[in-house]
Amino acid sequence: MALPSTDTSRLDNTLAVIRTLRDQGSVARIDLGALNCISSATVTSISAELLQQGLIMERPPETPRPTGRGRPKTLIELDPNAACVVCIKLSINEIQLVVGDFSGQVRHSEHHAVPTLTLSADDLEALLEEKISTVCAQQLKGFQRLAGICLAVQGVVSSQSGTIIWSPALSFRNAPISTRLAERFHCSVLLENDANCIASVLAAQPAYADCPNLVVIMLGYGIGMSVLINGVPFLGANGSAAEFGHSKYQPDGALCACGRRGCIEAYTSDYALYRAAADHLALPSGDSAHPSEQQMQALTQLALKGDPTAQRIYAEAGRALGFGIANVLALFNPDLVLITGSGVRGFDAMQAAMHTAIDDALVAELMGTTRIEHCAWDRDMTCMGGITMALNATDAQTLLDSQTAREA
Amino acid sequence: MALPSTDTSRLDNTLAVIRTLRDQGSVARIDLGALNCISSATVTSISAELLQQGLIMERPPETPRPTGRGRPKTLIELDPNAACVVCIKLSINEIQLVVGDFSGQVRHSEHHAVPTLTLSADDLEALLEEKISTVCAQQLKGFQRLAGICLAVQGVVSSQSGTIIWSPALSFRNAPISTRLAERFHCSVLLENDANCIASVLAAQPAYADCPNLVVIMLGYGIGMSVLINGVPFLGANGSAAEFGHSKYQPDGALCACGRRGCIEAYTSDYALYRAAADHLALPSGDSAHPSEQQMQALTQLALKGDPTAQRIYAEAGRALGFGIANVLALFNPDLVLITGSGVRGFDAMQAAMHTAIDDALVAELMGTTRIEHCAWDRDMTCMGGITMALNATDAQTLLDSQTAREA
DNA sequence: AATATTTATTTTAGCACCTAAAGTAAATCA
DNA sequence: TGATTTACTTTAGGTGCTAAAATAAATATT
Repeated sequence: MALPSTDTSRLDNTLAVIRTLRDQGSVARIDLGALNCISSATVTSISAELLQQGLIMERPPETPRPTGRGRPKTLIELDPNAACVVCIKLSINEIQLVVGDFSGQVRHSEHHAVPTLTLSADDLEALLEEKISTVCAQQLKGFQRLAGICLAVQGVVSSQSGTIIWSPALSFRNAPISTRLAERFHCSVLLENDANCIASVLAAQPAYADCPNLVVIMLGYGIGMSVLINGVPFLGANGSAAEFGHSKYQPDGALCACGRRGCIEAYTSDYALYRAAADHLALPSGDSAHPSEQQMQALTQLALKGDPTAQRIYAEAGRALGFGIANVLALFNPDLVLITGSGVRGFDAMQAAMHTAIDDALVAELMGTTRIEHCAWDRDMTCMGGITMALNATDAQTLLDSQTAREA
Repeated sequence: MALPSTDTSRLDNTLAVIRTLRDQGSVARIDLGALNCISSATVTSISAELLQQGLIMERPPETPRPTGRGRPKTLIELDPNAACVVCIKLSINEIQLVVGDFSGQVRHSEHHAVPTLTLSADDLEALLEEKISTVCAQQLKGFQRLAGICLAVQGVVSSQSGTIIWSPALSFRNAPISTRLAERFHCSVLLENDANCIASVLAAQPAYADCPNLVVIMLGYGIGMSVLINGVPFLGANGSAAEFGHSKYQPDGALCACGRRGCIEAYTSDYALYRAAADHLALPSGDSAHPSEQQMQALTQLALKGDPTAQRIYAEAGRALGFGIANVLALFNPDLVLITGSGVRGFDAMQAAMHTAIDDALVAELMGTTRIEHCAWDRDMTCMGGITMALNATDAQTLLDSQTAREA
């Protein structure tokens, strides 16, 4: 009921052209037509408008001419300076700011140590305003406008209402944050779960192009997950879907940071591994409730070098992870489960137990054809995903703005 | 990439009109416009075509005139005889055949006892062909054509490839069934999981209209589930999503019919309850691995009347169900979880333990605003859903057929 | 009873957008 | 130099929508 009826084909086609250009760099009109199933006549018309609006440019022909007969292709590409977006990743005691241009390239990146757990909602608000203002003042010189901001947050967020519902990096809850930033910077503000940003980046990689239903599990201080269904992040009713870390391994099992018992996170996260190990093993001193990368690497090394206690701890973590993944397979039946995050450093020590657990839990029919893989972790991936998501979210508005700007 | 561009607005709008008429019965042109966000001029044009094609009729004005000034509305409605569909529900040792008309009304229903577990794939094929032929010969008199067939099967099916991957009612696996039926009856064949059919019916009820993300759990001999995301059944990569019954409660727990241990089904299904009770309680004799409705009612009565052993068994079942639901909440975050199926007969004996388990498992933030409810069970619901789904799936084809028929 | 008012449907006029086909441009090949 | 090939642009025509005007069919008012 209540389907829209206004013909949106021109807008759809224009957005498809912009997205193809962002994906592929420079593309000829005829290929844009083929890739998006529109006639080249329409591409001519769309690209003429976009040129007018200053959103795309014709690329000067290559000096070493491309081989082949016939009139050479005229490649068009996005004007990187047409707009820019900022992505802020909020993690425990650190924020990262990244500036991306209209073509999706990262132009600038900076990290700041911030005691996030001691901030109030207003403090956070003020801090973000200040950091964004500063980075804009320094970096936005050539850009026509700031099109959007993406806030990538660990934890439960409601993109729809722009509210941080709960984050392990913050000690407050239910903070509406998007609206005020949007008013302050006159642009749209996208609030995203960090795992969704990473999943979007991974899904765009050619290696995973054949996996429209993709589950990404992020191991680290906590355990995150993102579920892509037909390539789009699945959010649930109020944004707290895909809370894999707090799905159950053992009723009445180990204590989790959430306050309940038996969550996967209480076995497989950094803090759980370190907690289980700290009493039995000689490990670097430090805050054992928030182990540092160095502390975790020391523990991982023990397991990989054959220490039986460390191996037992990682095997139990792998078993918990495996049973958790079995539930994900039974409930989501994805094409691929991809395990990443800083915690993959210890994946080799968990892998065998994980696979045993999955096989113990599920018959072949329910495993289906799902592949289970892991991939190396890159701390910049979150913001790269955030940049792309922010651009995709703002393209329609950018288009509208540059139309009215030309008319005036 | 590769988005379609051909303008499908006329088809979309026509289908929206047909679906509104099926939902609401008789509707005036002006209301069809309002409900589907199209102008009444367009509705006039669409309804003129449909009238031509014999798919709709104008309803003669009511004898007691509707109140109010102005020109009275001319109601239009689907011609019930324009087409019909058949839905076959396949359960353990029983099949049900239902004939539905173009307006979605059930015209005929019949049940047959069939030893499903002894059938080969070819036997099943032959049986279905015979039953469908017979029912068509008897029931299809006034109908213009058989538009489609829906096969509602318990277990894992791939709608896309039309293959029954695995069903507790059958002893064979991986049987492609849709294609041969489609060739035999010259119509499209929809293969669906039975829980999806039921969920579609429930989702259409006004009481659940505000729950686009709906999880339906079916308790019975086995345990089924359907997940509706924005009102459409979620299927996963190859149709085996939403296998809630085989998600885990206890690693290394009770033995399940699937051959693995610790599945929810191994605690909460009819066979699991009866198995746990048979050794300790005086219950009607019979096949205790496939308890009858009468056997189950006897057991349920014991629990509801206060027998401590029966109560303990139902409490453990409720606890397993609760932990399973907790995982569903963490992973899907639906608006509503609706528990139904023949097994709701014992729900009162499970309910308290179930809620305790959910509260033990999840903090409030992850519970979110999800409601958990149960509803009475109606064995005809599956086929009603199948009829609706088959009609929705075939409307576009029906439209095309009656267009070419008129032209010739 | 005649006229005004209200509401529903149909007709008309015009717009937005697409495509196929024809026309033009810019290269290589012979 | 002209034929061929390929890319892009222009033209002509179609689909399908909407707003507004026209028409239809009822009730309300005087």
